[in-house]
Amino acid sequence: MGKKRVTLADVARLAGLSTTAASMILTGRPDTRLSPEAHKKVHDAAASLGYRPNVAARALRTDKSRSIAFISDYVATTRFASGLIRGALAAAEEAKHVMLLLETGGEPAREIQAVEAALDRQVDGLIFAAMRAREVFVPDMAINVPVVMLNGTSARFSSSVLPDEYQGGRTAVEFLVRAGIRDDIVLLGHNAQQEEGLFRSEAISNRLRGIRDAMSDAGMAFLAEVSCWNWEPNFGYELTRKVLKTHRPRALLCLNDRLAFGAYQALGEAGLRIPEDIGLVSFDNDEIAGYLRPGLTTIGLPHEDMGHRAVQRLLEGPLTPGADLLAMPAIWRGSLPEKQA
Amino acid sequence: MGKKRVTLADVARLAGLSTTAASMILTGRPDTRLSPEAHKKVHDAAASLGYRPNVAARALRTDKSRSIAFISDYVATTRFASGLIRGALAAAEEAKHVMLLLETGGEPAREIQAVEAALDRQVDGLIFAAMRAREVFVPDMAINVPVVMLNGTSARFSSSVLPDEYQGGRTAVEFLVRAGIRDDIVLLGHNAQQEEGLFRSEAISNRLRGIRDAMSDAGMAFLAEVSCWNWEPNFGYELTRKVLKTHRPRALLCLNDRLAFGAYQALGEAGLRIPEDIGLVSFDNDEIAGYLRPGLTTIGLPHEDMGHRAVQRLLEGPLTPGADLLAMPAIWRGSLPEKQA
DNA sequence: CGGCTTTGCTAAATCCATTTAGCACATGCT
DNA sequence: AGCATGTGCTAAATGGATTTAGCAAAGCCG
Repeated sequence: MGKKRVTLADVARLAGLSTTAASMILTGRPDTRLSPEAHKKVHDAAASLGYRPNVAARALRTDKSRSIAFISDYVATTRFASGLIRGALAAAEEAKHVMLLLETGGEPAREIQAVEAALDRQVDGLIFAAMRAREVFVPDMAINVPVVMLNGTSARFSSSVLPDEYQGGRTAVEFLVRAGIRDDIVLLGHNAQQEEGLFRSEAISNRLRGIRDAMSDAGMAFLAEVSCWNWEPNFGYELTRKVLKTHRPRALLCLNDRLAFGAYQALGEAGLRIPEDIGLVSFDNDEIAGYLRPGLTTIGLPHEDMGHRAVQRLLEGPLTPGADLLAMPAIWRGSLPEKQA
Repeated sequence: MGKKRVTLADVARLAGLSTTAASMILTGRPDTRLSPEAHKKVHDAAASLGYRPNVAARALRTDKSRSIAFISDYVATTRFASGLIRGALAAAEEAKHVMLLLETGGEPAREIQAVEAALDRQVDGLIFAAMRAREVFVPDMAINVPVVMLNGTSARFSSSVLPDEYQGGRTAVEFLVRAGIRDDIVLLGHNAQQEEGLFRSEAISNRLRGIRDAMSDAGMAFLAEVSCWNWEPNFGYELTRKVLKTHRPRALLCLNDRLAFGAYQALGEAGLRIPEDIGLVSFDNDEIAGYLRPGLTTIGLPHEDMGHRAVQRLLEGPLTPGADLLAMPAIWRGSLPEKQA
């Protein structure tokens, strides 16, 4: 089976024309003066031979490879990562591009390697995605292709795609109001006293700003705010137990679903019913949110949209600067009461 | 900033040698007769110019692009997918390759497109990964690069990497024995009567074979077997409630963690304590398994190992046929009692 | 010293598609 | 008829590496 690939020269030969003609016709040049018969002959020849252009050869000449690189600090962690990747992949496919995936672990050395590997392959653009960090992590190299930041920002590259955390924060509060809960709400995961000090990230600070603005707009205030440094279920569990010792909240506003999951466990042990005795709203729309009983009402992250949008921006004409804020989908499930006061 | 890329010719010029010499030296040819001084001059020149070879040009000549394609039916679904991807990515990076990621949704048309897109870019190998299906889904095209099947099998390409489900099944039973539970075990998720009819997949049938073999080896038998067509938490919940109406099991052997999660919810409502009143073992080591209280003892899938191994096989010398069965990691958490009889 | 080998290096071909420059012929105009 | 213009197409250069074939000088031998 030593049959080589079909080249443009083969097509041209079969069509009885030059490779120039074949190339112009197949790439669909507009201004060409080649006859309709020539077009037909070339297309027929290409079809009958099953011709596929060699992308490497084309890239060599045109400096366009119809491929982009998705450079991420982490790939495996959450559904968030795969959502971004999937959205990006879909947009790339729509634009007939392929996507290189590269993971850096947030390590500068690997970041540099990743960028070099991508640039060596003549990619047409770079997506820098952040799962954990938010700021400054683009290696300081000569990058002469468009770059879009995804779920992160950079001083050097201002084009970015981010979730609209501020609006998301507001929505969470609006959900509480819609459920008729205006008092005795505990904020789980953050503490105003510490807000100045350890900042989680700009994203979370926007989320909190949205929450606080919506609260004060509605004339509401938290019953309490409790904080922990790690937003995992067992922290949510412990925090909730601690809260229940001194307070009797009507609702918990959790800063992510894993905290809320821990809260469910503690509330279940305490014999409190959701949502009759206590309501919950949360953020992220993790997989578990749908698994809980009752389902967890949560403000999700628009993973796929974000990935999709980032690639779209990268590939659609000239790159516009500035951030693109994508709406966070609000998912109403059973953890907030339907109406009532 | 119109500075072009540094080419090999630039390096050769600076070194005062021919591109031939520069190429041979930089690619580290063994049999060359070039002098040590020439080596030094070329390396110095390359370093000082920051030379990076143009992969497209090299690929054109050598038909090797130092890149592989990871073609998957689904990317976003589970942690399983991202684990495979991550492992593959790591192995690719170790071998100084980059990885194209392509998603097909299991649709033949997209599969063909994906393979073509990959082949057009001169990839050095293909990974076909399956998240849902197990069999036959490789488009029938002329593929003249190595192919490794990941988490799936194909009649055309026998090289595959799979979890050792049989041994995993045995381990689950051994865990029950180790916990001192030999009787009153309910199998959740499958039913012997239906085994012939609706087959989940070869993977699951192997898992079940391992379970049944280990049971009969130990002279044990199930108290009951209950089945459902969808392994999601709410089915585990309903199934468990139904079981509890008629049986009082000492342990639940769940065929995946999401079923087990639903079982936790039903057991909690029934006031049964885990593991004192009832123990659980399960499969997959989903994210939730670690979040549950107590933690869920489960036989995990070796995601990252599998991805890693697949790429290793793809890139290490000639491709050997046959399946590579990878051990499923057994994770002992609190859902089985520590000893006791 | 002439012929053979070895050493150290290079010219040129090659991979495949794109693109520039331009040829040969036909047509139109005066 | 003579010249400009238009039409339909192609030869050759180009991009950046690898690789084949082989040249010139030096060393060795008898």
